[in-house]
Amino acid sequence: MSKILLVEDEDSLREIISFNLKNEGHVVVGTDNANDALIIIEEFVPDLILLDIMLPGLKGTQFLNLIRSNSKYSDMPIIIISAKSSENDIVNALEAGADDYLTKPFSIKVLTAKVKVIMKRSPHARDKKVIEYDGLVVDENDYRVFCGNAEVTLTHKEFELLLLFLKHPKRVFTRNQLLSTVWGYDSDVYTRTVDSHISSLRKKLGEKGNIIKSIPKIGYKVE
Amino acid sequence: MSKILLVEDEDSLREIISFNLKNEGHVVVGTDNANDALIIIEEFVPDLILLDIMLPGLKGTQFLNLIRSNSKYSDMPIIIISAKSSENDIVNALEAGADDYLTKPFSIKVLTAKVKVIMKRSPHARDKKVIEYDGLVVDENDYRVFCGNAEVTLTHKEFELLLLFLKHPKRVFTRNQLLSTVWGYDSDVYTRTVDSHISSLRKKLGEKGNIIKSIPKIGYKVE
DNA sequence: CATAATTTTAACAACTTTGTAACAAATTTA
DNA sequence: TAAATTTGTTACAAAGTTGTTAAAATTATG
Repeated sequence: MSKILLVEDEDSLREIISFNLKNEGHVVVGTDNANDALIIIEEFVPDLILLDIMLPGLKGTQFLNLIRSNSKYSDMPIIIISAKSSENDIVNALEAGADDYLTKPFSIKVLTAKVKVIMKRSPHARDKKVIEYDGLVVDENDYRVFCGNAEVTLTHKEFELLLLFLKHPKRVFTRNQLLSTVWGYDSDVYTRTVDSHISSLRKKLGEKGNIIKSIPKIGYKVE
Repeated sequence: MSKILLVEDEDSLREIISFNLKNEGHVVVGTDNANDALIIIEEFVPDLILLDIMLPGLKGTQFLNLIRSNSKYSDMPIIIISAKSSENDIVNALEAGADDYLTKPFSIKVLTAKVKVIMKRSPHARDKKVIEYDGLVVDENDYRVFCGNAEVTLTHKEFELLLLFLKHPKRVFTRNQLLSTVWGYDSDVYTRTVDSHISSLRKKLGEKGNIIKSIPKIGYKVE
């Protein structure tokens, strides 16, 4: 399970790849241009980039060079996907720092197998605990939360609450269940403290805040 | 420059590949069968294996499995070369532990480029003892640290801490993880000692000091 | 073995998070 | 519809965490 950034301008292909990688258990963020990709990298910090080399605007090769020349990202694995299949194109991409090169049309199964191989070798590969739900990404390793592409800073209690909800989407928790799980079974905290934290959590999540539903007389759930 | 074992039964192809890889500065040992390959591995200990999957006698797939199941060689990079180009063949080889798959006839230039890519990622290649992150250079060989162009003098504990952080950028360490890694698993030092060292480390790193982030209630990370 | 350097602890300051309470808004109940 | 109850929100004091410094303890070094 890895965080993958997919840069592909063809909408339908992006959807197909994204769908299949998500099926494999990866968290995928897609974009149709390299400029946005640069911004997303900063925030989302993917484990692997899938890059269409022929993009409108900032070209894939330029993007590749930018990434490789930035020491922060210099060893982020990159797989090129491209319609160009000449020896020169492949060799150039590999020499520019790509890790692999797939020519369109390619088999999705081969792609997912290659993603696995690369992740196995990557230093980023250590076991990830990343949960994704409706555009919300909670990275349990780094204690980071992403809402869309933007990172959201949560306090510890807010983080624990959100994590619990996203680990059990749709499940209804009573305030006391939340208290005993997040605060500890012997906490002697006023039940309405939960409401207060839910409120600030909703606020920080912005629009996405309303996936936290209150169940009158019972408690809360995320849906 | 790497040590490469080439397992290919077709003499002329073996000669061509061998010639070209040697030209690139690699040391190449070739054989036409998998049984000999197993013996050569013990003696020669290659950095990379190029394996024709269709061999007389012991089959390439069996060979692949043998290598992968031997913990001593389990992460030795293997590139498959094969005349079979079906999706299934490729996926099976990759899932069996191959690092890449080239279908015959392939371009020698692409092969040499792929060899470079794989060697770059291999643990041998990564083994250089100089780590660089965001303008910070830590030279593990002579215990020196450079921040920008200026050398910074760190104490041993500070050095070990920084090294650990830079070896795992973005990873969050709890105070106890830091203690058990840097101080030793049986150290009985007060957890807040870590904070004290982090503080002086930050100070010595000047501006760059704030790449060390505190994760409230958890610990620290470098980002 | 004395001196210097490093490491640990402790104390306090600065800062952040948390819990509560009070009130507003919404919902339910009678 | 009015009263009662429940939930949402906010401000703020209390509690807790982290940052920093200096002195004490320990370890290395000439």
